[in-house]
Amino acid sequence: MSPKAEAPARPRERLTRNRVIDAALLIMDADGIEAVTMRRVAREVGVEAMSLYNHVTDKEDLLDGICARVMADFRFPDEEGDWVATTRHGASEWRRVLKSHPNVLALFAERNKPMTDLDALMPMEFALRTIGRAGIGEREAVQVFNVMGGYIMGFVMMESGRMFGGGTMEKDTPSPDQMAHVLAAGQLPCVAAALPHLASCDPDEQFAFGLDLLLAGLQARYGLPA
Amino acid sequence: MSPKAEAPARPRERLTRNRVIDAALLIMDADGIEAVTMRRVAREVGVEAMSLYNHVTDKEDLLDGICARVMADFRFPDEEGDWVATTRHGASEWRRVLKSHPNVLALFAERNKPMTDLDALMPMEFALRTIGRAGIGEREAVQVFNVMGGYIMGFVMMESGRMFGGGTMEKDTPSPDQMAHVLAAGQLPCVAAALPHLASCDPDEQFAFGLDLLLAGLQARYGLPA
DNA sequence: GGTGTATGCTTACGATGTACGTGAACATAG
DNA sequence: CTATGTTCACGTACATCGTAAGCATACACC
Repeated sequence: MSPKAEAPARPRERLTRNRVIDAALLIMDADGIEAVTMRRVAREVGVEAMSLYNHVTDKEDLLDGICARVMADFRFPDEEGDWVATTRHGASEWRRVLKSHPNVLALFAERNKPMTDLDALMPMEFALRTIGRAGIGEREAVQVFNVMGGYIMGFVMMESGRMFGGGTMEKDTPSPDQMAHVLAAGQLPCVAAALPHLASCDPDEQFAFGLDLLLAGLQARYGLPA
Repeated sequence: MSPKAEAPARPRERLTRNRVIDAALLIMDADGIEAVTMRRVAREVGVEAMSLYNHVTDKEDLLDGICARVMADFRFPDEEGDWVATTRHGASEWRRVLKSHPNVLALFAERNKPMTDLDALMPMEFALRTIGRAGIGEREAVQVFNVMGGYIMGFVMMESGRMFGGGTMEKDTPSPDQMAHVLAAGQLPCVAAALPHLASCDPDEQFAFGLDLLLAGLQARYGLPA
């Protein structure tokens, strides 16, 4: 029974950068971005805080790892059909990835450096390739990429952040603080009229609506798909 | 010379919620979001940290105040012309506001509650009113609002955050770390081809490009302006 | 004058990121 | 086999963060 006699083989399995980042992502999804603490992550992987620094240089590095990790979740649609269909699938997939880790958008927003990880850039490669299949030149392809990417990220930000009411307007929270008071003052009639629709509109439908607007515009400008 | 004998009248002018928030916004614009510290804000307004709590309940409240303050910077365009022109001006103005405080987007992203301040909601009121002028019904107006708002916020996020390279590709930083290495590996040919355009494209032009796509789609769907 | 209400200051506490030093497990050379 | 160098986890320590609590000061109104 002496703990030294029989070597416990590998009492705890070796820590890994991936294990650290996975734990951090799990914490962020569950308890928000401010819950991602070196001590908390360490506890989650069964280790002391300082041990994490053997696998990440910084907390900054850890957060970068989370970003790359999320981008790696992107599942590439097949590229069989026309570019419009592929674009639609790619856009939906990007939205799915962002929505499945709702707090990662804040990370993206506060991180002012571009991604360098291969996994993180492959969705961009996919997008540019698909846009190129529409017969759009390299320079315009960049424009289209920024426009579509911006639309997707912004839309998810609005739908998950609920900056302008709507998400929090469940019936158990009929008047979030001063909002109702401001509305009752008679100003903001359009906002007041829009509130019930904010709560009831189907996000999927809205997303497709705007996406179709952009795609229709592109098709009109660059010709119909083959 | 006794400091008590001659009352210095008003040696420091009274602190105000607005003064606190203004200072915080200034710090955030200058040194980033993580530099906004209670102690730092206090020092900037010439006061000790705890004195701020007479004017804001939390740091949370302070950040909310920054958000509202930024929204209040919105300068409403005149609503003389047709709704398309008004929409274009409103969108550009919103982008201007967001770009003039580049770090506020991260604040918006990590704040999961809707705005309740009257000043913060007036741009939304303006947008909904303008959309309504196009003859779009209340329900669809909400969709259009979300689509346009998402596009604007997402576009600014991509152009100021530079998530996908481009901004940081100035000539003094030709290869940000591993990026060049990854590209040289031969994968990501489309990204490699796009990089020079990322750096050279005019953001204003790109923004108008996507905005026109959306507006053209709306006009096609809802009829031409009066 | 006295008195109450704002408002600012000081001290203090727990949590955070991380610099630094120690020690155990393992690989390889002699 | 021992000796030695590398890797990795641990523990301690410190500056800085948000903020709770108590005290001090100044002004409004009687």
